Amino acid sequence: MENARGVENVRVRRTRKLLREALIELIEERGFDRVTVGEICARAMVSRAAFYRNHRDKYQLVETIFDEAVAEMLGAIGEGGGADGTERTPLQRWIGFYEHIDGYHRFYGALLGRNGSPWFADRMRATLAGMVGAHLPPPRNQGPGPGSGPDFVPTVLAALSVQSIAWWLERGRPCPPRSIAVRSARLASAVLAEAQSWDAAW
Amino acid sequence: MENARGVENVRVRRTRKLLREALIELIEERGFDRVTVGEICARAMVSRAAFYRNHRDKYQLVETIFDEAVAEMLGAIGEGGGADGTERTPLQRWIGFYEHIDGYHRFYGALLGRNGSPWFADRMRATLAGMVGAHLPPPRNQGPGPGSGPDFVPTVLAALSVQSIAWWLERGRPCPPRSIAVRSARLASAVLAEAQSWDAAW
Amino acid sequence: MENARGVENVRVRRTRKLLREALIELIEERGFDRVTVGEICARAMVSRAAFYRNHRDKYQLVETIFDEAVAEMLGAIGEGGGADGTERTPLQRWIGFYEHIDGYHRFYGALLGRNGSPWFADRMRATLAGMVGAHLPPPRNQGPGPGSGPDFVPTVLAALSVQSIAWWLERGRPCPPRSIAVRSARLASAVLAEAQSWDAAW
Amino acid sequence: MENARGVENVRVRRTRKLLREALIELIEERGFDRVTVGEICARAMVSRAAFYRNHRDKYQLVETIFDEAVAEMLGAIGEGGGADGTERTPLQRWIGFYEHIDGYHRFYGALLGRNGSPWFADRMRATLAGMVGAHLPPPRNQGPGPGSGPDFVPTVLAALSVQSIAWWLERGRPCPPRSIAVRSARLASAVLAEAQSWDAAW
DNA sequence: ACGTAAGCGAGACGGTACGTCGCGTCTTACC
DNA sequence: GGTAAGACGCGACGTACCGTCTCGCTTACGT
Repeated sequence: MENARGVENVRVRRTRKLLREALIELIEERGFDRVTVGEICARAMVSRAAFYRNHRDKYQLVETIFDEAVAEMLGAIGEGGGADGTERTPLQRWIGFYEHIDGYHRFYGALLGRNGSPWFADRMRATLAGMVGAHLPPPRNQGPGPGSGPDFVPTVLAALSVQSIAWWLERGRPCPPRSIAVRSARLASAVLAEAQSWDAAW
Repeated sequence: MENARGVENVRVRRTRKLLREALIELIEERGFDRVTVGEICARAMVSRAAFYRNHRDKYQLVETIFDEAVAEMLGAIGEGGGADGTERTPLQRWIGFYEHIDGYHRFYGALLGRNGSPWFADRMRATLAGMVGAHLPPPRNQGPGPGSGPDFVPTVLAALSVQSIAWWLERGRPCPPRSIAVRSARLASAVLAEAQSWDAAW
Repeated sequence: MENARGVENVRVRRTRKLLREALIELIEERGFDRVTVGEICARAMVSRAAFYRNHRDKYQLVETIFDEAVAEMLGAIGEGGGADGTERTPLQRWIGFYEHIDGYHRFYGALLGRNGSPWFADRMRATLAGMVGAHLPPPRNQGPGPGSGPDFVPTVLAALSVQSIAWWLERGRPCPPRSIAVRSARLASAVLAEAQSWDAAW
Repeated sequence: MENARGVENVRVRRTRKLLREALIELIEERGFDRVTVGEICARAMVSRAAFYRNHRDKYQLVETIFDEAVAEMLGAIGEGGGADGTERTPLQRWIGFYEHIDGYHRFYGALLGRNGSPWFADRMRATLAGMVGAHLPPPRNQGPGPGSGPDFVPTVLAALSVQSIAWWLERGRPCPPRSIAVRSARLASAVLAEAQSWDAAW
């Protein structure tokens, strides 16, 4: 699969590329759940054996694509700061995030849209919750009490974000990414503010 | 299927009851996706043929249970007002809703929890969005403009609610339904207020 | 099923009659093997339960019809002699037999024809072999030797007869029963004569 | 299914062989009609899917075996003449035919015997009638008249032969194939002579 | 003539077998 | 020596009939 210099074989890369594209096309046409491995291979003009050589199953293929996309996005957003050394504001992050979605809109649209897979939405929610949680100040009331637990808010925020994205993509991106990013960020802020008022109160 | 008096046969009711219970048990144990029709029947001590006589497949069985539960809840919440004729406040509705979830916590927990089916969460989100949308004042900006469309907010609110419920059930209902209901209602209000400020501004 | 006088209920008789007719119609249309009990009942406008109250299965229904027809034929042919006390000649028997077939031609045609049931042909062959055997002089060589056994000739003759009948019915009875009867009788005689010449020789 | 050189895969051949043998064993034990595809596979230690990959159903499997056996026999009998260029006599053909039956006696015995399938007997009858008809001089009376039609005699002869074979196999081949072949040939000749005397007379 | 037991229609039930589909693995003939 | 073609084992699917079983209804019989 890799040669001595860590560079993957040309054919392997071609196979993977074909499979990815075939998968996305098919999801757009018939929905993730109704796509079979056989169909993907037929579309990609690749043998089934080749598919299984490269991926465990269609879920793992999707995850691979997703993970790489996320990694690329995190690099672009610049987790540790902007290129000029200044921290990015949360809103900048939101916008960067939606621009990433925009760039991969066929992929996300296929998987989150009407024909998408709730399973992937779940996966994405979990990823986002992790990212949101890492950027949140730890809630003050960690004790028992009536607190909602430390992960309630991130979880809910992730759901809110994913749903916003799904809504946006399902309607063919009716406004620029910047626009929907602002909207989402505001809703998220509202939720966050409300939640932090509890911490203060209790 | 029904008698002249509209009363279903005893055997039919027994079969359906056994199948429902078996399904819920199995989802709790192994997750919806990993449950097969054959297992449901074995657990319910009912033949596979009997299953297919009563339900198209396991999805339709779940939907049936869900639809009946929702109908029951709507009756209980009293869509049109309380028994004393007074309108119920939104908060009362939220609480009624969470009490319903509490009553069916095994069912919802099984389907929304870690072992649940994202497919069902999707279904539930759609149902909630419909209910939320019906109770929302129509947004003022129907024109083209940069508006988010009339269903953006209900969709997002539904996602927020479902995620709250999932979170609550997954952790074994760490607080009384009333408590989580209040919390969810506040988050929802915050979102709503923010969204309506857009209408005012734009 | 029967009352004190051994007379069956009117409804029972009606049910049976309807079922018989429905069965024959259906065999003609689609062949015995492809007819289901449910279809018979639908055609007869009789409930499945009623069918099973009267017959074990479709095979037993056919056998009943056949057995009654055979009994009637045997009575008509007059196994013990003609009405005038004189023995019937074998040829007269053959003719009587084919006239019986002619009378029930829809039934036999349906069951022996292209759409018929090989199973029934088998049954009929066995019945005929028994009848033929009873009228045959016992072969002389019963000892071991190279003899063909006492039932070889009856078996073969029965097969020959059944096939003649099947041929005749399948082509819509292209000649009067008397005519085909003579032909069959001659072939049978030829076979018989040849077989008896063995007995003489060995 | 086939290679470029028309050679089937080893596994395919193994699977088919196992299935054939399992089928014949099971027919001998329990009769064709009472054998299920599942049992055949269990006995052959082959998956049900593999069965259906190779054969439409159990009927088609039997037909395949039969057709190949017949083809082999026709090759062996030498339809066009003996190896030395001389025409084979009809009796030689009969003997060759019964020797073929003898060679496959397990197969034919299972399918024609008491536990056999009348359906197969029918199939065999049809095949034989075709072969007999091809070797028969066309009857002289083709006109309307009371003629029996050109296929009456072949049909009847085929029935006679099949029944002879069935009788012979059912009793465990009580005499050598040559012996029963002679007997059958004589009966057939008698029938043929009688039938041709009609042509002469009419 | 009329009450009643029987036969009836409707249809669910447990079962068995079917033929299909898709998975992920494994083999083989070719290039 | 690696790859595509494709068979294989496995397991679930949804369907079709089977023969059995309630369950009310209704109807012909026999007193």
